[in-house]
Amino acid sequence: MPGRPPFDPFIQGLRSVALFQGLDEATLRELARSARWHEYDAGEVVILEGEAQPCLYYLHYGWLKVVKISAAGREQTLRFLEPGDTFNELGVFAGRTNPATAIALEAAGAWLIQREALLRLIQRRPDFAQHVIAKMAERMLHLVSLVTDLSLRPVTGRLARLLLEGASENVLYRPHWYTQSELAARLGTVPDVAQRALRNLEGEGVIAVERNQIHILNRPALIEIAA
Amino acid sequence: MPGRPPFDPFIQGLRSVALFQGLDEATLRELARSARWHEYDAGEVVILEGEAQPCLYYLHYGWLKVVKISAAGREQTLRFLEPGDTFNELGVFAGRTNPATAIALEAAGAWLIQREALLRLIQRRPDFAQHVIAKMAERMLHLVSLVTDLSLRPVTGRLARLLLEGASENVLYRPHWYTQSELAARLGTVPDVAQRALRNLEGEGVIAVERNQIHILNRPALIEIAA
DNA sequence: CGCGCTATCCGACAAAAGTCGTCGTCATGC
DNA sequence: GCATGACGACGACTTTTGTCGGATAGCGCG
Repeated sequence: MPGRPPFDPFIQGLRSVALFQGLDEATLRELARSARWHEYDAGEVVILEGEAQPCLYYLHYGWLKVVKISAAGREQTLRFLEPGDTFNELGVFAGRTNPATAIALEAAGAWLIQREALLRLIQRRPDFAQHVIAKMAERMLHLVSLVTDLSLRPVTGRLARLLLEGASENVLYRPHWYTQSELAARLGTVPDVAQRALRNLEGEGVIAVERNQIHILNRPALIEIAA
Repeated sequence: MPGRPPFDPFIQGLRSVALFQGLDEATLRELARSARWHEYDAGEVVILEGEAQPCLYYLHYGWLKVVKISAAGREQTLRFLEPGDTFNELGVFAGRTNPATAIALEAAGAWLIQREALLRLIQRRPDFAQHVIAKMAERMLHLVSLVTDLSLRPVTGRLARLLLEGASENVLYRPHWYTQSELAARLGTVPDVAQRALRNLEGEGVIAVERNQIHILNRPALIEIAA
């Protein structure tokens, strides 16, 4: 597991984040100075639902998932976080407790940027506020599409959409942690049903399921199913 | 159907909207001056999904629903809008096309506030930007809870939550337009199933269904079912 | 007052989603 | 190389959700 990375790459990283576009070097340095470094083991809880965390997380390495967990123990994944993503905007900019739990899917490291520095930025830089708003808008669009999926599409249709969205070059790579359970949680169902959906698509020759990847064989058919 | 209301009540109304709290009289007047008035019949489409509408809507009278419609014709209601609500924040502040369709449930009238005036406000007033962010945060929380409901709760559980949330004094009033179809669309299911859920709860003596209202008879039991 | 419309209601059926038990297999660590 | 534990596969079953046909009742409108 890597230790705390040096500052400069961190600042370079910040620059590439949509949220911080257009900010000058000095401002970025100031943000970076206020940040603390934290690492997590696979499976570790990063933020617990209901917690009031006053930091913006900038994920430096590793993957996380953001989930809701029901009393019965079922999980609904809201989104995955990859290196370079930020999260906990709600806690920082709106002063809300986090509505979901974030869990490390593998060993991960993140910078925690202090709330005060960011709020000052909103006060001083209207264009930064605009970026924050744009970011939240993006997140809302995603949530709306998730709602539509869950409500109006059968499991197989959701799977088809996930494949179309997640695949590059007609292949969806599945990292170590991307088990059928995780897939099911993303689709809003249970592992067994997710597997059935996979076999259905495979049986119709639309996809080919291998160990660590899923191939799209017939994209038009998949689009048809996703519609 | 009322005609265009005079300005002053409009400005008073704006003052009471969370979004515009703390703005001085002159600024509100400026906003109001840029606004156009529009009326809609029951059933009329106010905003169509995918449309790029550059106005913020301030609903003055009447109720609207915000819905997604599937290819198969099924509807999922994202939220209801009552007088005093604003909508299309996404179109105005993030420059996105609206992700859902808004339809008038009854005759309605709204002020359309020009985008430019609002964007200027964001540039000039950091605290206004904060309010916008807070508003969107609220919306996101609602969407997250909707996702959780759809994914992790059975229809009866969702109905129980809806009743608990919507009832005042243990009574949920149902206006003319609040048919079982609308209830079903809100719950993310079809009218028949919504009705079954109602009868289930009624059969267990938890609620009493009357013509225009639903009474909560046993709140603890309802909370139990909603859990 | 009667007509027709729409919402509601109901029972039976079909399909989708979820559950359970079991067994094979693969990666990992010892 | 072997034991172990987690993941994946599969079939049978239950529950929930969705569909269909048709009966009934309230409401607005002429």
